[in-house]
Amino acid sequence: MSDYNPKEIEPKWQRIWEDNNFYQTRIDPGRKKYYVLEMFPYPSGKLHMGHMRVYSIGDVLARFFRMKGFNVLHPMGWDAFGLPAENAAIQHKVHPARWTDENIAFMKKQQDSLGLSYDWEREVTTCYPDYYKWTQWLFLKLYEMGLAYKEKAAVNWCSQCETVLANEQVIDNVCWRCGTRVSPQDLEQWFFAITRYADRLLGDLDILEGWPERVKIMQRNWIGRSEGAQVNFPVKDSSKVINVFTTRPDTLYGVTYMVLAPEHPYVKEMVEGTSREKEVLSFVEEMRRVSEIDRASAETEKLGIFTGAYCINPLNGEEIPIMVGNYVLMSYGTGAIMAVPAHDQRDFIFAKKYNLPVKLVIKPPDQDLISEEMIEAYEEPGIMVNSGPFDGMDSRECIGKITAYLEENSWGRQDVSYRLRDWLVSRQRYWGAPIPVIYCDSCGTVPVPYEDLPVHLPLEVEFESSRQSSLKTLEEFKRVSCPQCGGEGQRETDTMDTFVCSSWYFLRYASPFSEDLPFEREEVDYWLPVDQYIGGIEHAILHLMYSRFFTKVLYDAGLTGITEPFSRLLAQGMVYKDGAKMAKSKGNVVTPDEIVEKYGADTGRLFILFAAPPEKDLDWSDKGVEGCYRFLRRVWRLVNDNRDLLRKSHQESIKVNELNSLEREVYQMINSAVKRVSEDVQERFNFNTAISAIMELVNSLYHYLDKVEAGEIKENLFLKGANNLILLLAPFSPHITEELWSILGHEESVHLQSWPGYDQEALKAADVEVVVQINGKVRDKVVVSADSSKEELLKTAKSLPKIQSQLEGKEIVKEIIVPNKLVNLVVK
RNA sequence: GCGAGGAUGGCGGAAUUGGCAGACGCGCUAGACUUAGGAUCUAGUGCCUUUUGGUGUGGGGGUUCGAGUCCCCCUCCUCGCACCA
Repeated sequence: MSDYNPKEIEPKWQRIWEDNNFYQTRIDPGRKKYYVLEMFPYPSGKLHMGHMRVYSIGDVLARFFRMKGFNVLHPMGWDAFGLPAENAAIQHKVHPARWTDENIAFMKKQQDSLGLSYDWEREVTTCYPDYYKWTQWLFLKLYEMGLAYKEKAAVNWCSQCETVLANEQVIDNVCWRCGTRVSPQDLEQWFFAITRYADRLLGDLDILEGWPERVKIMQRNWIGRSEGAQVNFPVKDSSKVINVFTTRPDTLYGVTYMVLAPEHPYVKEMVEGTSREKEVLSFVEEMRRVSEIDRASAETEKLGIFTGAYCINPLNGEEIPIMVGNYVLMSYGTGAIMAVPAHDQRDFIFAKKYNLPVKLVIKPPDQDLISEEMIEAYEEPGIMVNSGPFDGMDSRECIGKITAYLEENSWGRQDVSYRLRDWLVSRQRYWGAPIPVIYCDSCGTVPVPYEDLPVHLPLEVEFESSRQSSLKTLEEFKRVSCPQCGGEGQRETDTMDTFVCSSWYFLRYASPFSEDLPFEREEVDYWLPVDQYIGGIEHAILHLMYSRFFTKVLYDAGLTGITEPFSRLLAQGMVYKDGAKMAKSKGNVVTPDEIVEKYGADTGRLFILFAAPPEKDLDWSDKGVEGCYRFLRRVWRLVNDNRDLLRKSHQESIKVNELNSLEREVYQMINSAVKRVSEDVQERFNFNTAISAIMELVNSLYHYLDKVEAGEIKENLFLKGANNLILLLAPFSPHITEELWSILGHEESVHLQSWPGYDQEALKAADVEVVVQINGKVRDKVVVSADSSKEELLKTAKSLPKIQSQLEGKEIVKEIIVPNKLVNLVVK
């Protein structure tokens, strides 16, 4: 008999699958569809274990649901624009396009060596004109809908990457990609108006039942919706009115000063020509040098300065000083706040520092507070004091009452504010999809007409001297005639954030050949939404929120009928080794290539799926891999060493009542394995326990062969066991199962077989072991026939010698009998 | 500080409805086969104890005939958020 040799059989079957277009997918309205998708990779060069893990999970689902009779869409592609390609160009003098293409070719080969069942016909590559044409088309669509706009704003600049970044792409004040600290710059940039979708992005999280709670919470936090009121404070001796947003209208009588953000336009106007002008403006300049994200940090010391101006509290007519402070941000709310030091800790700290008054307007229900003696703000609800007509009322009630009071007097109105900012999408980089816009001296900003797309990214560019985008200096790219007046125009030289490209690729997979539109409505209607999306938690906000936004925009544009792209989301855990994330610097890297080379893809996949549930972090263990290899060899021998026997037997129909107890045990195991694997894969995604059930089946079959007399083997039973074993293992380890299936004489691929069913009756054992407890402690066990009555059980239990001796001299006060499980006697 | 998740043998992890804690795998121990084995097979393996038995799911309390599972308090770990008015 030949040994298990994955190096030989794996490439063999991969070729056969490919030659026969095995995984090609077509719309079939007669069948239920299942769209399983793994986040497409950036073609960085080589696959790592994180990739192997996410693809293994996706491939199990794809293969499982295919066998279950679903029409499965399982595509793959490349998130191919991005900075690393450009950096490689500068460092190694290789064109980003070539670098990217070579990486794709290499990684695709690696993916194929893992036996992944992709429909490669649908492959998308975001840096190819036939894809980015449609990214540009979608940009124009957003522009047309008023959702894309250009604006000067203080934005995050990464000096290392030489480009601006969206807020989501700045983590703890540093660039998410290179770790450089970002700095603020006032630049004119393109934005997508994602804030207009804030409420829908927030509200629809509730219908995403298949999403992990933590991802939804992260998105909720990011959107940061707060309810409150806008209040107008007239400036004394001026026609100006300062508008503030507050979530605590109940504290309005406690306002003792106002704070404007340094960028607030009133600051300059109010101090102009006054004695305080110089001092205030130099303070403002100083504050603006610090990035907004730095300023927004709780650790930053609160700094401020008095403008010299006052405004009037509309509720009680009090005059209150107007300050400028670093802790107020222009981009949130109205860029101005009312300060209530008695009831807001930030205001309290600031007030103490600058000797501003503290005025108590809410007192705790059970004690009195004195403003002058407070050492921190009282932020809890309580009883209103010093608040005119509202005195004595519950502060919680007054939130609504005072808001209504404001509205009655036109002093303000109810309002909602978000933490979410618009998505900054322009990048000062070369390797991205050009923004399809032309600037014309007479017509202004003119979108490139749809029929002129794509705006080709020129490939003939230099990467020698600077890291600056080569588009900026490329005259033949920049110079263009205006599509409206025909006069001289200039192309936009910024490209789009790569997250724009990845915000709609899952739609293109459904309709990859569409030539008139980014995708055909009919095809998208059939395939979408994605039934199961799988990827890393690092995209909890970034990619996943952008994609949700795009999906809603496209719905509004009438291009799709779905409002959410991903019905279910699996955030897979990371791969660790020796307690640390795999990293070159730590020297603990194991690559998919090594594993395939040494053990084969089937072993690697099996280990990755067996070692931990998919959403948990996985500890790499070389010994564990060995164990899986050992298991597959065990499977191999089980089938191969008995191939003659198995091939001889042509039918597996089994008469259950003719089985002896040893055979019945095997039969029960065969059926329970099918049940457990089916449920673990389909309902719980617990591949680790599914695999352990398969291992138990193998152990049971070996046990049977060991116990049964030679020549007494019940052939149809053993055949059923072997067949089911191969079928159950097929989604996990597709090559070995294909080989064994063919060894058993089957002509059609194992991956085209139906998923096995099970005999519900067979799950019940003829005999069950019942535990006998006294006072909840196990004292004995007894085997009885299944479904024995309570009376019989009790009688049997009491008759056991061990139990009888324990019962001696005791009185039974209670008898608990759980059929097929236990008897518990409570004694005194 | 707020929010979410978690803590089970030497290790990775099971226990789906409150009903035998530790499935499955790794490791380890003993044995078989063998020139040899880091191949394979068999048996064992939570801890303490001499069998008997006792004890055991981060710690403390509670509910229950019965708790890893439910309730209360505490400790620690991981992740996310945190000057957002």
